[in-house]
Formats: sequence, C-alpha cells, structure tokens
Amino acid sequence: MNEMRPIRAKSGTNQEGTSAHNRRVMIDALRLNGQLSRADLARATKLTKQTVSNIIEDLEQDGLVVSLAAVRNGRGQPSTPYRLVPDGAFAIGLQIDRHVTRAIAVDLVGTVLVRAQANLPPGGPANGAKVILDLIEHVRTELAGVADQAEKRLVGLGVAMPGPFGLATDNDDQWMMAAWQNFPLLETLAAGTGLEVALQNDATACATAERMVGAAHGIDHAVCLYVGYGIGAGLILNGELYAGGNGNAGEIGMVLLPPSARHPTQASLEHRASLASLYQHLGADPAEPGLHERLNTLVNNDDPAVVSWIDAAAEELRWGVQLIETIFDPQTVILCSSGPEILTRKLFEAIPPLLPSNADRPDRSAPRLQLGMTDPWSVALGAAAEPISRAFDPRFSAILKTRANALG
Amino acid sequence: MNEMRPIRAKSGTNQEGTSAHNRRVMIDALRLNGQLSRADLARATKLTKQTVSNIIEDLEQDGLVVSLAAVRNGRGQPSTPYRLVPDGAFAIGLQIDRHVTRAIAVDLVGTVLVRAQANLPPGGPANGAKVILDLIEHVRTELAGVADQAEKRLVGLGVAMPGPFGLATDNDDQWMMAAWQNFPLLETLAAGTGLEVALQNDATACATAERMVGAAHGIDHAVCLYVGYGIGAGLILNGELYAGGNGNAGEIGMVLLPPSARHPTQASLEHRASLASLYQHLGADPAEPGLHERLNTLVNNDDPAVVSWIDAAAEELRWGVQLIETIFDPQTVILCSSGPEILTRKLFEAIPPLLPSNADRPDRSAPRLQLGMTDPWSVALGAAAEPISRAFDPRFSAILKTRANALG
DNA sequence: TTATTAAGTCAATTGCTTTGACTTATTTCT
DNA sequence: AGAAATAAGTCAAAGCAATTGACTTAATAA
Repeated sequence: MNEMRPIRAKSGTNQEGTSAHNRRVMIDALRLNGQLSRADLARATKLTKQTVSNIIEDLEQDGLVVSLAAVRNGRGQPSTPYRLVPDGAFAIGLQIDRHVTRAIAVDLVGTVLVRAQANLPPGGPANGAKVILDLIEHVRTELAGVADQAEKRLVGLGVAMPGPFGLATDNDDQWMMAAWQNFPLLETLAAGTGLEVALQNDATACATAERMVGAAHGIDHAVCLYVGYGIGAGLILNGELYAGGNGNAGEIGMVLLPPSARHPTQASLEHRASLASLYQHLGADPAEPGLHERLNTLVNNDDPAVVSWIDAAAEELRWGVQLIETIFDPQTVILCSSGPEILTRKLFEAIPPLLPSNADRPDRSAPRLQLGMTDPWSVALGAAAEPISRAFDPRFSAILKTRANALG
Repeated sequence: MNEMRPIRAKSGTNQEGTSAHNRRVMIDALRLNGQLSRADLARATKLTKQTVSNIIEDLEQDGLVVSLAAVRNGRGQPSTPYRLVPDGAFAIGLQIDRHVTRAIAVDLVGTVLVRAQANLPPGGPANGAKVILDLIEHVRTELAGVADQAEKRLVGLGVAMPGPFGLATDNDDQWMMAAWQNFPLLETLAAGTGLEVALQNDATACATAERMVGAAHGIDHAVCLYVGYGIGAGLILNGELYAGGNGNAGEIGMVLLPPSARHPTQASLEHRASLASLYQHLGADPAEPGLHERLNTLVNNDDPAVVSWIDAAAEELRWGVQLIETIFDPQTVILCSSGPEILTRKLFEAIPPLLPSNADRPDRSAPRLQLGMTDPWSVALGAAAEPISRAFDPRFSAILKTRANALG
C-alpha cells in the first residue's frame, strides 16, 4: 500500500525451488552415502521412484553422477547404484593470511587438484591484490591442465581470511588485515576473475572443510575450534554453516576472560591460546621466514618453552570446549589449527580431561572432542569447499525465489 | 541396496511443500507488517498476484485473514488490505517451574486470553501431573467460553520448563526437576489432552515470546538473556529458534567461570547471577510463599542486600552480554527475567556500560542490549507461542516431506 | 517350474504457480 | 470534462514437477 515503507517478508517458492531442492538432496545423499540406487534414494528422500529417476537422469546428463555396475541384493531385480562424479564441478579457494596467501582448486567431492602459495608483502591490499589475482590465475590455468571442462564447471571462488568483519577498526595490526577489510576485496576479485565470490572467516572455512571431507561430514550440529593466528569457532548448526547477523559469529577468541590467579589481567581467550600468543611466548617474529618449520622442530624436540605454552593453552582450550558445548550443544567439537600438525596433535592430547558439561550424555555417539584436519591448507580447502556447498548442498535459501516474475 | 545400513539423507519436497511454505510466508508477512494488500504481498514475496490471490482466498476461507476497507493510494485502483484474524488459531502454553505451574491460552497474534496458575507440590511428577492436567483443562474450558471454535482451532500445547534436558542427572534438586525429566511428560500430556505437545526450556520460551510479540519481532538474529531461577540464552538464529543437537543450546548459566579475585572459586555463571543466587544471597527459601512480592518490596525499598546483589550480578551479566555478542553475533540482545519487573529493570540499568565487542559496529540499527518483556508470565506466553509458530511460521522443515507416498 | 519380491519404466493425472489478456477504479494530464 | 495513465485484481489457459497405477525386468525362494 505505502510504497515508502519497506515491506518485510520472506520469499515465496515455486516448482523451480522444489526441483532445485530435490536435486540437492540427491547429491547430498550420494555424498554422504557414497553410492545409492534410485530405489535407495526414493526411500531415503521420501520421493517416488519416478521422481528420483527423472532427477537422476538429469544429473547424469549434467555429468554430476554416474551409474556403477548393477549389484544383486537378493530377491528382485538388481539395483544400479550411482555415485558422484568428482569432475562434475570445481571451485577455487583462496586463503588470505597475514604473511601468506594460498589458493587451491577442488572438485565436487573435495579432492584437492591444485595448490599454490605466495608471500604477501606487508602493506595490505595496495601491494597484495595483484599477487592474489596472479595466484588465482595460476591455479586456474593449472586446473584447466589437469581437468577437462574445468572452466565451464567452475562454480565459484571462495575466500577465507581472519575476521572479524566490518568493525570500527582500531586494530593497528602491522600486517594490516584491517586494511583488507576496507578494501573492496570481493568486488576486485569478482571483477578480476569473473567468478562468483564469497567470504568467510578462517574458522568458518575450517568448518566448511570438515563438513565436506572431514569429521563433520554428515553431522548436523558441529563446532570447529580453530587455533590459528587468532582463535575462532566455525559453526555448523542445523546442517548449515552459521555466520551470525554480520558474519562474525563464533569469534570466541574475543571472549573476555576475567582476571584469575594465573592471569592477573583481564584478557581475551586469543591472548592466551592462539598461535600469536605462542609466537609472543617464544619471542618469535610471526613474519619470520621458515617459522612454521622451526616451530615444527621445536615441538618435535619438546622445547621447554613450547611445552609450557601447550600446557597453558590447553587449559584455556579445555575451558573453550566446555564453553562451546554449553552454548551450542553440538554433537561433537573438532579441534583444528593452522599450526604444524605435531603441535595440533600435542595440543589435542593435552586438552583432556574435559570439563563437565551438558555434552556428558548417556546417549552420545560421537566423541566430545576430536582432532580435525591437521593440514595447514585446510583453511584454503574450506574456502574452496564453500562454493561447492553453496551450489550443491540442500539449504533453505536455495528453495526460495530470488527474483520476481515478469508479471507481479 | 543394503537394507541393514541406514541411509542418511534429507527429505525431498513437492508441491504441497511449496504451497505450505507460501501460505506461511503470507501469514508471516501480515504478522510483521500489520496489513498488506494482495499486490503488496506479491511484491514482497516475489510471487505473482494470481498466486497470492489464490492463497489469500484460501486463508480467508480458513478464517485466518480478513479484508479491510479499501484504501486509495494515488493513481490506480484502490487496494484492499488484509490482516490476520486473531481468532484464527489458538494455542495453550504451560510453564512448569519448581514451585508453580502456569498455563496460558493465546490466539494467532499472541494475545493472552486466559491465564491460570497452580502451586506444584514437592515430589515431582508423581504428585504434579494431575495438578498440571487439571490446570490445562481449566484453561481450555475458559478459552472455549471466550472464543468461538476455540477447540477446533487449537493447534497445540507448548511446554516450557527449566533445562537442560536428557543429561545423566546427578542433579539432586529437592524440587526434583530432574524427576520431571525422566517422567514421560510429553507422552502424558499428549495422552491427557489429545493435543500436539512440544517442549522447550524456559530461556528458549522467552525468546519465542519475544519473537512473536516482543523485541525480537521480525528480527532474524536475536538472543534473549534470561535470568530465572537459572540463567539461559534463548536463540533466534536465521529467523528460527535454535535448540542445538539435544535441545540444550544456550545454557550459558552452566558456563564455567575461572576463579577470580572477586570469586576465588571456579563456578558457573548461574551461581553468580541467577535468581537462585539472589535467594541464597538473601537467605530466602525459594519455596517461601509470597517471595515474589517480598522481593518486589525489597527492590522498591533499595534494600542493601538486593542492591549489592544487583551490582554483582550486573557485572556478571555484562560479561554474559559480551559473550553472547562475541559468539552469536546477533542483531540485538534482549534481557528477560522471571523476577519482579522492577528487579529486571534495575538489573537492566545496572549492566551498562557494555564491554567492547564485535557488536560495536558503525552500522548498528537495534540497540546492543534492550529490555524484554518483564511479565513473569512471559515464559508461559512463549510456551504458548511455540505451537503457533510451528504451525504458521515459515521454516525449512515445513517445506520438507514428512512421509513417503504410497508407491515408493 | 512357479511364485514372490524388488528395481525401474511408461503414460496419464494431479495440483500449484505462472502467463497474458482483461476488468475495474482511481489520479493526472490536456 | 474528457482522455490517458497507472495500479489492483480477476479470468482462463498453460506450464511444469511430482504423483499414480499399471507394467516390465531380473533376481531369489519354494
């Protein structure tokens, strides 16, 4: 009625939405179960055999699924299982960190096909944007070399960088992550690559990766506790990534901790348990070349400074796990880190015994805390997984109409 | 293929799901915007005028919406606005607390039509179940007296009680909330009333209420910080209530706090800022008759013990708000309490200044912290709002098929 | 050898949204 | 005053994806 006042409403849907959802459900089911026959899919999705047949036929023509040899399962006609075709789709993931940027190309099932890395010069986007675009271009070219029709089947570019996003920045980081936030990064990348671009923070990216190929595969409620330069939680709630009202949900590194006997000043969790805190503890320069390797050696040699940091950090993380369990009530918590694998593993081992929480249930199936991917590339992998997930995973928003029809 | 191994998959959808969703979207839009014409609805939902006309006609016949007088809005045919019919649906809400149980009847727009209360004898469900069923029956009869067709339009019974649910209970509460948890409450209520029954914890119920008629109305990301006998957070994420993997998300009262100078022992937030902590601070018996009124008087008279508790609790809650903002990144945090209104208000006023957090954004619209409903009946209201929401609000699960067809 | 069971297809039907033309009612322009 | 423009809303037909029920195929069990 009044065209001045904006009308708040959710979007409706139609048969296109229905069909899109059902396609996604099929793909998701194949991803989770490996291979399924049409009859299996019909039972699992509650659709009719005929509907499943129609959709599977479409998906096969689109090159997203293939049939396997028929299998006899007792009485009745043998079934023909289908599985996903890895080459059915590709995506590129980009991780922007303080000192380094990584790019990865993955396929529909999350296999990494290409990886490349470049150092980021200090000074933020002014100097870094070209490095990044070149890196993406490089990965894209390599991808075209190893996979047929890669360009045609490229569904998007996912970007992961440390959050939080969109704050009034008084964050005077010498590496100027803040500067990256003000820079029109997504627009620049979209223009420079011609791809759909989406952004997530590094903890969320880890969760995305764990969901596609890791410990959160097929789990509807999981939280990744990510120990990177900072600390964050990547949230999978109701089977979908949750980013919060402004994309900053899960920034548990910024939770303030009251002063305690051990730590007489108030501080954030991040100050006490992140890799940044480790570097400070060691008196190391985060930008030091080969730091990752040196750290690796120190951990392997049980360097006393590292050991003491692990003990202290594990105690904080133990608390963090209890916090996450209490607040999100997930089915499992997954520990991820961008540090050396051995460090992550030792940290993981130092965290138990877990504190009492509502996760102490008689009916548990998954462990309360498990070790996630320990590959430093997992953030980049998560970045690459995001466009795949957005294009193929069932989600509410995929059902809804995105634009009105010709006639109102 | 293999019938032994369960197949994990999401449910598909069909035209029924589409239609159900579109109906819900219309109702939601009318709830949020008060009144809208068919043309308005078509624009807002991105559906066609014709589709909207069909659905509105249905809804009108179902008695859920009515047309109002046509209004001229400039050039063109005048539009005919529609609004929700309060009597279009009803629900009953039940709050089970330690010492008291309350029941409420609400209509489609959340107006409270009947309220009734009864004392719960100690001893848990053995003694309490009959009291509760009688109370519900009483409310139901009263409702039938004040509203036509109430019985026919009753969509369900919502239950709210303190969580957490389903834990290995070593919780030796003399009022035996634990006993309630083991009692087949939902089954008993469903059998005794013939209604659909659903359960939520009290903080979630508060959020449900705030979402239907309060500060979270139309907000997609909001968290209710609920100060009751315990402390909890009610979560509205992506426009839907979030309950976690086991219905225990948001139990922030159970977050462990490290020992601090002020509090030399480790404890949960609940121990320091809940009404239970206030009763303890005052040396009051929570079961004392007329405690609510006495507390009201004490607060009004600025009783020193109460004032000191408010100061201490506010400090903990200030931290709690920062925690919520950091972890959930909501658009707003809403303070709710089951205590006397004046106490809630004073607590609310004592919490600022808020701690720095990612909620400190240049582009904020809603206040970081606002006061929710201060009515002690708001938990019961939220309980009653749940069936209404479940029946009429747009949600992913409402689109999906719930059972397979005749032919696989 | 025959009955039974299950996978999968075929052709027709159903049901909701969309389309495009049309009617109605009001304001604005000439 | 009359004509043109604009917007709300209806009508009847078309489009489209899932459903239905009968049918075919291929295996095991009796």
